[in-house]
Amino acid sequence: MKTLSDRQQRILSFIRDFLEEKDYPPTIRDILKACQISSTSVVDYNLDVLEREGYIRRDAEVSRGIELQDRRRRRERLVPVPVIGRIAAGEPIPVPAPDNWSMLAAAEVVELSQELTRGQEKVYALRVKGTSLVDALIDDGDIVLMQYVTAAENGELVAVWLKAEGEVTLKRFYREPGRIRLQPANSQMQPIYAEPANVEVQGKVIAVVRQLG
Amino acid sequence: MKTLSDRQQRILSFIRDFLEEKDYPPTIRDILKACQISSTSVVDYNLDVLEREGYIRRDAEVSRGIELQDRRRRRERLVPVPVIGRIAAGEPIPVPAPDNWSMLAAAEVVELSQELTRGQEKVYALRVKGTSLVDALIDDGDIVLMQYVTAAENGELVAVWLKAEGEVTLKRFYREPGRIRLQPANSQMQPIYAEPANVEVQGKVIAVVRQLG
DNA sequence: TGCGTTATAGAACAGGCGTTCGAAACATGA
DNA sequence: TCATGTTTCGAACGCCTGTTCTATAACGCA
Repeated sequence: MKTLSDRQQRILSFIRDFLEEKDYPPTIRDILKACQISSTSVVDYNLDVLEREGYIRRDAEVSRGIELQDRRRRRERLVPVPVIGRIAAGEPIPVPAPDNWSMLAAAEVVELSQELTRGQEKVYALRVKGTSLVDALIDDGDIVLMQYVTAAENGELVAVWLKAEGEVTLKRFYREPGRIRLQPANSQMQPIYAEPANVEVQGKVIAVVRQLG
Repeated sequence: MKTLSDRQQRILSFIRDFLEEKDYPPTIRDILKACQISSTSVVDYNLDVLEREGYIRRDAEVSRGIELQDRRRRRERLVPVPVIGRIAAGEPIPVPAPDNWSMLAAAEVVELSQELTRGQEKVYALRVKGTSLVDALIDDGDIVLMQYVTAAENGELVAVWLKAEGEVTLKRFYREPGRIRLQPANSQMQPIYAEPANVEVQGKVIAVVRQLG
């Protein structure tokens, strides 16, 4: 990647500013005026250089057919995550049905990088209420990122739906002979034992986010 | 906000898909072909409706002058945060100089919503090494979001630079008569006492992010 | 039935816009 | 100094593109 000329850098940053303001790319003549160039062919020439050097991508014969490469890369790393409610001991989670996943209406949406969600699909978020998870280093008010799964490995922190009781809690999951042990992360609380038929896994915790004052 | 007609919804989602793929808006005739409309005036008509209803914004007499409103809102809520290194007891943090903030080259960048960073400027991130912060509910491997500040309130979790020792640690900050107490979050560790002249605050923790296996 | 509103359609206009070509200025290096 | 490649310039071509005008239904409402 060669070093850009002064004029090329000005063009590049103008395109960036233009996109920031308008959300669509400038025309060649927009660039011409902004960078005080006297001919469209000069702009065309320098845009070709910028494309050859990998800074932009051009679509031939298309008005405003300019795309910033780093902008595209950044956009592709982002995932919108719906925050769909709160969780606390004894309160049900309104877990979305897995079918209408894309169109769910969440009051809050957090955009996170794919590094955080590990590129997983079916990710949602819950706000934790109470200190029942302090031993899992999860505090009151934390946001837990959940992935929708229906099966869990031993020791994983999962949201489980207890059918008979009609409630959902966040516990560590252990499959034992003839029963399932749901271990609270808080050591002062007792484990819950449940029959396998009564337990429905609704998701596992894949990340924790906390904001401090 | 009235309910959109079938055709208007198709137009809206086509614009969205087009932007997703190309990163610049479609022309009226692009929409015409994609939505099987037989006249440009019909597209124009429906775009006007979409603008009146607040879904898009149009720039008059400008090719591809269409902007999705939610796209703009989303973009403005995002902030790129550089992950600039690791922190552990006895290791220095490479805190960036506050002057060349915008142009720093970080190995890793996390994009976060402004809700997370609280819209603050000068935010960076550190990866935590070791369990010295377990009592602050911060685990080994967690990412702490830091805001660059040079002064701290009592009790805040801050990164401090000990000039004489030439090292940086993450501790709770307490100003005491004639000295500063740096309290480890881990209760098994002893506090450090330092002279005020020897202490330089380099940032405070504003959020914690953890990924689980 | 008549009337205003909404939605669709076709066509044409005028300026927008990317492209191309010839020429010249400029820098680089043998 | 000459040759070569880079960069700039002005102008013109021709398709692209938003706009506008007129016409035609479809629909609700009185």
